[in-house]
Parts: sequence; structure tokens; C-alpha cells
Amino acid sequence: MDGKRQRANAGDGEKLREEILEAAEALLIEAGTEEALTLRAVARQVGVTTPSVYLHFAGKSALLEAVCLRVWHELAARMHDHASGVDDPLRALGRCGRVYANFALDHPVQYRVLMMRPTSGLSPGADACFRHIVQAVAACVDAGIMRGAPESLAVGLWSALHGCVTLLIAHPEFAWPADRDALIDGTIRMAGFGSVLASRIPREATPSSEALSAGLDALTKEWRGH
Amino acid sequence: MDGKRQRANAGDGEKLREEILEAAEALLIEAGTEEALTLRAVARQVGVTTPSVYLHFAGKSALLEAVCLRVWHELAARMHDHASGVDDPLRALGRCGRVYANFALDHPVQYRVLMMRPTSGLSPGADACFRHIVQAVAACVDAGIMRGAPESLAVGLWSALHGCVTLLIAHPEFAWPADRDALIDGTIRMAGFGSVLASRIPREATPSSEALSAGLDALTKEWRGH
DNA sequence: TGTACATCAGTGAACGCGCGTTCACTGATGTAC
DNA sequence: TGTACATCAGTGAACGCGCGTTCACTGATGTAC
Repeated sequence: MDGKRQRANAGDGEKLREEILEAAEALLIEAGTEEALTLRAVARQVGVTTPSVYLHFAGKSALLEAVCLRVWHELAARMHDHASGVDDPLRALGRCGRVYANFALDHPVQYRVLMMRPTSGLSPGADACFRHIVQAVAACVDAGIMRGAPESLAVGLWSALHGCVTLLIAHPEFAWPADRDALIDGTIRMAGFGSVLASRIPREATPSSEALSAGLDALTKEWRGH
Repeated sequence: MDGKRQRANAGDGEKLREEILEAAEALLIEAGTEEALTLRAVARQVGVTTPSVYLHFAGKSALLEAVCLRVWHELAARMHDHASGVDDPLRALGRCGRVYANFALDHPVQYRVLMMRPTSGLSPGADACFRHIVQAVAACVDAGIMRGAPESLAVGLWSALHGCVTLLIAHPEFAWPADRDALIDGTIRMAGFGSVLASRIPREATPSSEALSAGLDALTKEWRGH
């Protein structure tokens, strides 16, 4: 486990910084919880003494933050890749949600630290990602598919996605449906269609379940007819 | 802060148990984080020495669990109260969601400990509460408003609610809409309508945004006409 | 009525733990003269 | 080419901390005889 390390030459001190980040990340992933991140363990893994960490990070919390923040860049890139090339705005929004969910499930510990702890504010990375969702929603609003303020609509979609992945992350032992992808897909469809429909129904004029049901039956029958 | 306490008479040892639970709860609420819960602090607040806690709880984690589990009873009662007396099944489901969200926001620390940490499994209380949601969904399915397995539909609704409240709890500093109730309402409407609509649209026959938009426009215009 | 005893709620002092952090230091490398 | 010096990556030993937990104990109350 302990890496044999050569002391860096003058000017190459930054190398250690990278090694520390990678060791810390590996530690988080392996243990699956941020409690496993101790300066002593990180230093041991790199093959260096504990105080050396202070050469590159102000302290433990700074290191933890730096490790977790790294992953946001990846999300931004992924979102950019998948959003382009899809014409239908609602489908594009769905892609966006998929990327977000996959990202969270691929980096559960980092997602936990950044999103599920009360201590820290929302990181700029998280905010940028939310802006991405807002943009995708805005495209739907521009196309006349949804009505209302993109921010408000986006919050709802974000909630649904966030809820789905955090439940999966925090409670893997729950009796989830076998097909995790289908679960996420269902959540995205629910949130997407729900935003579309809810934004057309004024709160004060919500139809009865019966009327809603009958109307949608007629509509979907018509679609199936085509 | 330190309560003056009289030693309980023989047979009344259970009194201390209750006092410890209440002190621990107060500590959690005041600090807003479970890290504030130390056996020393609890004992100090009760006016008793630290080892006394061991007379009633196996250790720290047992105490924390006991404190947090207390609140589920309240949720079960609240859900029962509000669900009855509402005829429209979709509206009843909405009430159910409202109660859940209010409950979580009223007990943010307990909700965090029970729902947002990876360590513990889902408590029976949480499970019972999920069964409540499943039941409300099943009523919608029985009424022909939704289609599909109630469990699957309920997971989606649960995700949306959970996501909304956990985001509010973990990131109070985010630029939320001013009206928190409206935000929750919006999430519930989105999830409810979304479940209704999505359960009518087969995945492989999802209409284009355009068709969806036009169809719903016609439908809602008709509703408004009445 | 008095006395010995059992019960049991709670005490007090101490243990060891691993942690984050500090500080004076070393020793190899590159550089100026 | 040789030597003195500055630089700077990393060391090693120690600090204090508050914590959860243990253990032998005390001392008031109730009870049996």
C-alpha cells in the first residue's frame, strides 16, 4: 500500500499535491464514506509523513473539499456532450437529467459530501450544473412546451432527480426495482411530463381526478390511433 | 442549563431514560446537527454524570437512534389524520405528500440522521411511511387514475418529495423561491400529474414535444371552457 | 419497634484512542561568485 | 572548476483535545425478620 516515493526536485512540489488528491480520492471510493479520509491515512498511502499534507492544503477540510470538487468538471463536460445534437427540447432535458443521475451514482461519496451535508454552501460547480438544467428547461419554455419561470420548473426537476439518487445512495438495501436504469428513467419521465402538465393547470382550477383521467384517456387514445 | 436533579427512587429509573431522550433531542434541535450529540453534553444537560447514560442506553449510537426514531410515530399519526376525509384519490395523495414534507422540514436533524446517512438501514418507521404512500397511490390506481404497479409509482413520488425536502434542509442558503409552501406544492403537483400522465404513455411510444404540447393545450382549453 | 440486609440509581476517576495540527529541523538540489 | 550559500520539499517528535467507555464504588431507600 505504501508507495515508495522520491523526494521531488525543487520546483516540482506540485507533484505531491496531485498525488495527495489521488490518494484521498482512492481512500474515499474504497471506504465509501468520508469518515475514512484522515490526513494520516492519506499521507501513509502516498508514502509521506502527515505534516507534508500541509505543504499543499490548509487542513483536512480543505483537502476533502478539493477532492470532491474535482468531479464537477467531469459533470459539466458530460452535460455539454450529451445535450448537443438532440432537437426535441423535452428529450434533451431528459438526457440532461440522465447525465446528472449517472454522474451522482458514479461518484456517490463525492455527491454525498457536496450535496447531502448541511455544512457547506452549494459549490459553484453545483450551481453551474443547476444552470444547465435551467437552460434545458428554458428551451422547453421557449418552445411552448412548458409555461412559467424556468428556475421554478427546474427546481422541481432537480428535486426529483436529487431525491432519486440520494435515496439510492443512502439506502442501497431498500427493495428497489431490479432495473435501476428503468427507475431513473421513470423518475425523469414523471418529472418531465409532470412539469409539462402541471404548468398548464392553474392551481385554483385543478380538475377532479375523474375529469383529469377521462381527458388524458381520450388524448392518449388519440395518440395511439396515429 | 444544568438541571438540578433528585435521584429517582427505586423502581423509577425509567424517569431518567425519558429525561435523557428529551435532553438529547433538545441538543440536536438547538445545534441543528447530530455532531452536537455527545454523551457528556447530554449528561450535563440532564444534571447527571456521563456513565449514567449507560444505565439506559447501550451507547452513543443507540441513544442517537432512539432519539431520532421517536419522531416517526408522529408522522404516522399525522398521515392518518390528514388522509381520512378526502374523497378525491389524487388530492388525498397530495395531502399525504404535504404531510410528509412538513414532517421532514419540522424535524430536519432527525430526518437527516434517519434518511440521509449511509450507515443505517431504513427504519421500520420509514418503511411504514412509505407503505402509506403506496396505499394512497394504490387508491389512485384502483380509481383508474394511474396505471402500473403502485410500488413503482410511489417510488417516484417519494423521490420527488425526498429530493425537495433534502435540498431545502441541506442547502438553506440556496436562492429558493420565497414561498416555501408553494415550492412544495409545485413539487407535489409535478409528481402527481407526472405520475398520472407518464403512466399513460408507453416508453416506446413517447410523443414528440410538439404533439404532447398541442394535445395538452387542446385538453386544458376544454377544461377551461367548462 | 428496631436492626440487618438487599436493591439499585447514580458517582468519580481513569483509560486509551486516533485525531488534527504545530514547530524546529534536515538534507539534497540548484545557483552565484 | 570549486566553494559558500539560499532554497525548499519533506521530516520527526510532540502537543492537546474531547471523546466513548469501563469499573469499582457509594449511599439512600425499601424490606424481611
